[in-house]
Amino acid sequence: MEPHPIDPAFFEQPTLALARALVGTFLVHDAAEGRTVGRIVETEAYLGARDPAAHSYRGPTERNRTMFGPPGRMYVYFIYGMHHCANVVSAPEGVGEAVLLRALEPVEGLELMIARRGRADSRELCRGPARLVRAMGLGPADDGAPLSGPRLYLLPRGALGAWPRRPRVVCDVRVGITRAADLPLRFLEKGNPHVSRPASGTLA
DNA sequence: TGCCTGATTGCCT
DNA sequence: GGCAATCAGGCAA
Repeated sequence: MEPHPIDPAFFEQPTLALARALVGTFLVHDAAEGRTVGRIVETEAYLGARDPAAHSYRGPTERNRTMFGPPGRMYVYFIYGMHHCANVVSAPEGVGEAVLLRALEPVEGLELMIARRGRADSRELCRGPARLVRAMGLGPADDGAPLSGPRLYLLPRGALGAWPRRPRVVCDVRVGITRAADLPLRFLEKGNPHVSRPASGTLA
């Protein structure tokens, strides 16, 4: 039988709680070319006006307006002149907070992911925020898309039986930023080989 | 208007 | 481990 998508109220919890709760859930994308599913194993919280590293730190702009919209939507942005990264928007409308998806464990549609990425190593398929966007067939057109839609949605922890309903989630510093780089806002599944970088070990 | 930097990746040494 | 690719947003002039 078909697993049920996550309840939309899931996205209404505070950003830090959401960043942790997203680890172990499944991202599903039914594209024209086929279906891909990835289990979220690494996230980062971006705390808006409280967080100098967040795109929304200085208020709404054309680029970041999705971050200030209602929670549960996808915020996709363009970076380094060539890459796109995907976030789950959190916090009420008007508050610019979001959770960056940093790594997935490939679950379904591996062949399609390999074709999109041009690489066959399953460990590398979704290891990194820009890589997972490509593997899942996402892009700028998905900016603002609800994550409870018919073709793009999440399945809750435990929806697919092969993975634990209560994953061991640890906390660490964020990756690739220069401002507020010491804040423990990265969440990852302990010991999972698909994360972009293992935990430093000094935080729990 | 011009310069610099960035929530990255992949290729080269 | 180092660095180029490649461009839009942000800030200085």
